[in-house]
Amino acid sequence: MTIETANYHHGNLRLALLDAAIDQIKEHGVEKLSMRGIARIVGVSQTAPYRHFEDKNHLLAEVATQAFSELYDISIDAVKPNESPINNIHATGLVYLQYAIDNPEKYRVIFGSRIQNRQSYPSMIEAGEKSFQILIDQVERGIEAGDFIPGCALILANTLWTQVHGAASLILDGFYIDRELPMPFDDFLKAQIMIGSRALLLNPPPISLNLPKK
Amino acid sequence: MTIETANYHHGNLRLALLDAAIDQIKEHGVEKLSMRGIARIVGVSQTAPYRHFEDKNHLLAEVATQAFSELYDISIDAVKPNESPINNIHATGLVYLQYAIDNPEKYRVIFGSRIQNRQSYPSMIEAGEKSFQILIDQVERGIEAGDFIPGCALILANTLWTQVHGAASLILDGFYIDRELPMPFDDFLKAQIMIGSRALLLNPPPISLNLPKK
DNA sequence: CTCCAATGTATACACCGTCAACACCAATTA
DNA sequence: TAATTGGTGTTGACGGTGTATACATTGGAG
Repeated sequence: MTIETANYHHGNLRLALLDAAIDQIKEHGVEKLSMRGIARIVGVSQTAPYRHFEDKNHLLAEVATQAFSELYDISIDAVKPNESPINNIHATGLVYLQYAIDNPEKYRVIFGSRIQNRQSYPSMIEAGEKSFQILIDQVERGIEAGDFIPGCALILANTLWTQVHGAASLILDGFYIDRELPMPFDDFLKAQIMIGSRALLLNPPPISLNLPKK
Repeated sequence: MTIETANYHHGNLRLALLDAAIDQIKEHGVEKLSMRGIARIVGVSQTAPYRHFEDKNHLLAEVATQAFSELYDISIDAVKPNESPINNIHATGLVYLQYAIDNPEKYRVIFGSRIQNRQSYPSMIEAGEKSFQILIDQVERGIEAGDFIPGCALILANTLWTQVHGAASLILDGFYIDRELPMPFDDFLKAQIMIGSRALLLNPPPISLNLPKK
């Protein structure tokens, strides 16, 4: 975002700290991230980070903003203008889940309760809204085409979001680690998205889950 | 669970600590819970809690187990044997969301990433599975009655769980605080549950969301 | 060239989780 | 009954944390 070129004493300590923070989060999780730790890694004094981030919360908000924007990038890539809304919704759902699975710790920064006072980071909120808007757009297309329940795209888009976010959370929190699934994990993800998105359809096609004994 | 009557030096310090912990969590959130803090409240030395809980994680797991069991109690109360599966599902969904809204910090203990190594607390896992089983039972009834998609109750029940858990998470994390909703919040919750559960129905009734201008 | 504001440092405070060594005491055993 | 034992609580310590405050440095604007 704000790319400030080589600076005073260190040469963009701000960016270096952010990178170190993301590194630590990826490697050891948000819980283990410490201001002193990233200062140590970058090789500055323990209070130097406070010249660039008001406090730990502000730093995390910045990380979250960045992650939101990654989520936006992969979501927008999954949407094809000539594809049907429901197919686009399936595709975004899948890449969204895959992002969460591939970047569990970043996803936790975004949605976990580590960050307090969300509403005081408008650029973070905005980055999130941008992703949500992708869903709304596709839902509106589906409504206009007469495929989806008419009336309120925001409510429907929200249903989709809660589904996919709920799935991501439960996966990351390990709720499927020991549970026996009746199909390979990837198929399970697809099935969840297929079934969940049926909720929007005015006349969903009859489907059945007759599973081969794994 | 293990009610050990008046004891040695303190007289059931274990329970007192657990109560203090839940109190603190309710009041100030999981993030602010500290072992030393609850020891101070109960009036014992800072290391006394370690005679009863191996570490903070074990204490939190115990709190989570308790919360899971509360969640079970209210869910089972919402299910009426003579009611249709879909209505029972609506009812459990609503009380589940209400529990999360009324006990945000406890809900966060259950599902947040504060607790590590979930799989090493089998009684906690079991308490969670018990609640999930309520959903599975209702879904099975719906499948048998020919109302729901046939094939695999576990997958369908899971869809419901992710929906309702996703909604709870987003609500607790404040994602609806500033967003303009097209209806009162309670109606919004009901609508989410109504729409989401349509996903299970073989032939969902046509509905429309023609909203009065709030 | 001087000075200022931005940047980095040293020090300190008040917390935290948890370990090790010790003190107490109710209940079992000799 | 007396000795012992194991569960319980305390003291003190170690190494960690976030962050406030006061000070030092320095690059670039005047």
